[in-house]
Amino acid sequence: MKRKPSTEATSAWIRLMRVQSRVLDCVEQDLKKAGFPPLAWYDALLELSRAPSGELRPVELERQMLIPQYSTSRLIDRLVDEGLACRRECKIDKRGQFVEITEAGRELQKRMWGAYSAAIEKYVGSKLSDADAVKLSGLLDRLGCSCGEMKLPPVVNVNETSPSR
Amino acid sequence: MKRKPSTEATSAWIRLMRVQSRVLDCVEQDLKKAGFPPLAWYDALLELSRAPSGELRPVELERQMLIPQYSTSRLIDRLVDEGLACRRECKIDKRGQFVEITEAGRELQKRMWGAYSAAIEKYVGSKLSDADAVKLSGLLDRLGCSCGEMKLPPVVNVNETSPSR
DNA sequence: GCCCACTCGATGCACCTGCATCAATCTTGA
DNA sequence: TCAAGATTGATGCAGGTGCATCGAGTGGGC
Repeated sequence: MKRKPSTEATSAWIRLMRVQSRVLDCVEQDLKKAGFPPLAWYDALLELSRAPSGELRPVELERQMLIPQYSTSRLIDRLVDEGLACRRECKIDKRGQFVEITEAGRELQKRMWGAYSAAIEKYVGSKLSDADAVKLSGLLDRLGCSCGEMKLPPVVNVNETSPSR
Repeated sequence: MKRKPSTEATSAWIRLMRVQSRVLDCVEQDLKKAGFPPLAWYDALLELSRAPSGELRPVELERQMLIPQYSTSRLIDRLVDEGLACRRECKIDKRGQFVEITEAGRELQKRMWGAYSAAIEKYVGSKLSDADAVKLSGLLDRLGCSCGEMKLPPVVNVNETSPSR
């Protein structure tokens, strides 16, 4: 136990940290420059828009997005403040509620996807062949799985209009 | 222009985001559980300890760590508050200053490396063969370079005691 | 039916970040 | 030599995040 990491592993670690923060930064900047809210909003709107009848329990959203409970709670606050979603009471479980996406929310999600997808292409797609992208995904998956539990959608499962981080 | 990203690229993007946040989280948690401060402190202490006579201009530190100026400024505040570094005046340029690591700082850096390297091994090293780690580094480098400017140390250049993200 | 343990979601607090801006100082160029 | 502009580092403000905790509500065992 407590073996030291190889130079190769350490180097991969460093790159993983630097590259993702770099790339994420670039994408977020592009979105911001286009006048859009942060990516987290997109992710939430996407999950909601995908849900049957456009509504989810906060708990569900939390599990989909892999973010902590309080974070979900406040994200919903902001979406509601901006009229992108609304809270609806949950008759079956009075502790809970439903969050429903509004028309404005659906519309924003679609508009954001335009800028978002362009950014992905610019910062990822154009740098890597499809084959290399698959290799990269595969290697990353090996890291992700079982550090805690990690549920990633299978590589295939990303439809025309929508990734969610 | 504005080509849409392929499914493969999008999928790689998603994994890059999820996996690094997962892995970073795990590593930070391990450090915290061992009673250590955040990784950013380690990175700063490492840069300082590597510098000739253990001191750097804040501007240098900022460039090494690739973080914004105000962020450096406040990080230094915290290090100084904890007695891990101290500010020294800069005779040649009175606007500036030098930040010098203290003995306590050097010592903490070394102790942190114990926990840090163990975490890297646990969450990265043990999941990937060295060959795969190299492949991963290579693919990541292709993304990193030229999204803005990006200076990554070459794969080899990581010494016995020290990665810096 | 009742109690206890659990789940759901909100919130106060501390801290951290990004942004804009400031004052001090240095450099340049006429 | 001196004014204009650039560079260095700090800071007020707004917002985001983690942590602990809370109150409301649910459900299982007795």
